[in-house]
Amino acid sequence: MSSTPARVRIAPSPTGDPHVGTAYVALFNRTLARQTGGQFLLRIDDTDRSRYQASSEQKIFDALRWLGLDWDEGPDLGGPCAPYRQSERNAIYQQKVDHLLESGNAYRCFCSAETLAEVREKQKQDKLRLGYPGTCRDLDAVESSQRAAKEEPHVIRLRVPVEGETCFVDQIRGEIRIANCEIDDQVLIKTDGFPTYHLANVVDDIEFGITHVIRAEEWLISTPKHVLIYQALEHPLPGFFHVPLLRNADHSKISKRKNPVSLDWFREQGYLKEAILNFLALMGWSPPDGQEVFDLDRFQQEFNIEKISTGAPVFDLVKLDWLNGMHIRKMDPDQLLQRIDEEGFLPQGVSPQQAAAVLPLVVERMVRLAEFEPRTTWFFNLPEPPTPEDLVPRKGSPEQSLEALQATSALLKSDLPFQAEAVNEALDAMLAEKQWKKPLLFMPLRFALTSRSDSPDLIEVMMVLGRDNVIDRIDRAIAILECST
RNA sequence: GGCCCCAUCGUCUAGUCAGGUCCAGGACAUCAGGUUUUCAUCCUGAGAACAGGGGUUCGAAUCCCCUUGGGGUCACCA
Repeated sequence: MSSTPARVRIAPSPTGDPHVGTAYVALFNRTLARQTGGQFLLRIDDTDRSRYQASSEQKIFDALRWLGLDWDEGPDLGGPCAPYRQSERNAIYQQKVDHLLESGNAYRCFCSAETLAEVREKQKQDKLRLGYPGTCRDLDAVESSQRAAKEEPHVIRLRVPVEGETCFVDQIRGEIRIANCEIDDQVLIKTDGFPTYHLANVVDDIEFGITHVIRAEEWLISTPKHVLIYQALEHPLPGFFHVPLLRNADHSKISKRKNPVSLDWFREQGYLKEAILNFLALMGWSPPDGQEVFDLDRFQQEFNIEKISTGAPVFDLVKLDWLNGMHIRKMDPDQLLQRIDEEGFLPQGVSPQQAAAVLPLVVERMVRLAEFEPRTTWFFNLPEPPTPEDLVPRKGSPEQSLEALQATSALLKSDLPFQAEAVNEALDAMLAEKQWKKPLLFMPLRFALTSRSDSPDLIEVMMVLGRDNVIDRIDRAIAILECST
């Protein structure tokens, strides 16, 4: 495990709902920072003004904090490198790009976006390599300055060497080499004066003292451009770690068309943050001891960034469901109840005290917190009455169900103590005496009490409902059967 | 299409860097049993993979090459 403090960052773009991929990358970044006693920074990458959504930034903060992936420096927290919003750092990019212009590592390009689009079309038709044709690359310096002074619209491009190759080491994949002729003269500053990701990202990583760049694999191919910018700025390279991209079932890059990707969605469904983090950690990494259910603390102890696998993990909700159930059952009852409350899954008008009574009966059955309400409505409200068909089990008959329910009703109306053990024994005795099979009594009883085909243990259901309710519901079922025969 | 990355059960993966202990281990899912008043939990068991072909080697899932397949990327988006 690395012992030098890592300064790492994530740089989400405020263009929509908080993305599960952001949490995935944040998890690895933050964990490395915590392991090494370094810092985890949050930088808002809002240089694309056309896709910018004002509400998005706060949603990203909220989602990440909800997951427990808190940061040490960021737009809302401030820090020694403020500001942490790229749109507020334009002066710095300008200054750096002037430097690049002077050193000849960058040049102005006056080609219009339309012209370039046409060129690209032509290249596509002729099956040529797609890329900038280099029109303005060798423009006279004086002319270039004059045209810029006259405010002629232009972008600033990186001057990529024509020959040679650029290489770097990805700490997960090994050495990557790419011929420079394959690298386009990347736009550094757009016509609107804002930097592109490539420039802003490198300048900020240098300014922020970032030591490890941990990001998604989709950036791997543009890393040589970044390397060239680092070199032009005469700054040593950080460590690069490209983690695999989360995938749809068809193995394409995860997308909202084919998968739920909004962290808000997972929260609304009642997924626990513990389960989400656990699941994400398992995408590309596996615990040395094989124990797959774990929390953030243990992940921090065991995780090794260099052991992330290179394969492409399919995002499979089925396993998340299993993990969610495991974490629900691992949590202590008070904590779970509090969580259900906090996350807004307590049914309308129900107090935590009331919920505490039924919770133990349904924990073993809950996969997502949102199931709490449907699984417990029978307790908080009188359910819709069961149908006569509901009350007759497959191998039973209306007469048998009626007799069983009537006998149970009578038993409960007697002076029998209304306690789990006593009721259980009395029902067993009744079953034995009448020589009835258990399901013939319990299935009608289940529907009488809960109006569902699946429910918790019926003795427990009765105890929690109370004698009067139980008798009322059984009698209601008796009436239904009597009417139908 | 060019370039780059990747390749073990349906899915997540261990094993690959330091070749033999792997006729490949675990987990989810599936199926079959057990416990049981239903569902679930829990327990037991089963089926299920080294993409293909060449090398190197006494020996290859592990190293090399080719093929195939998948993905990413080729924006004045990130």
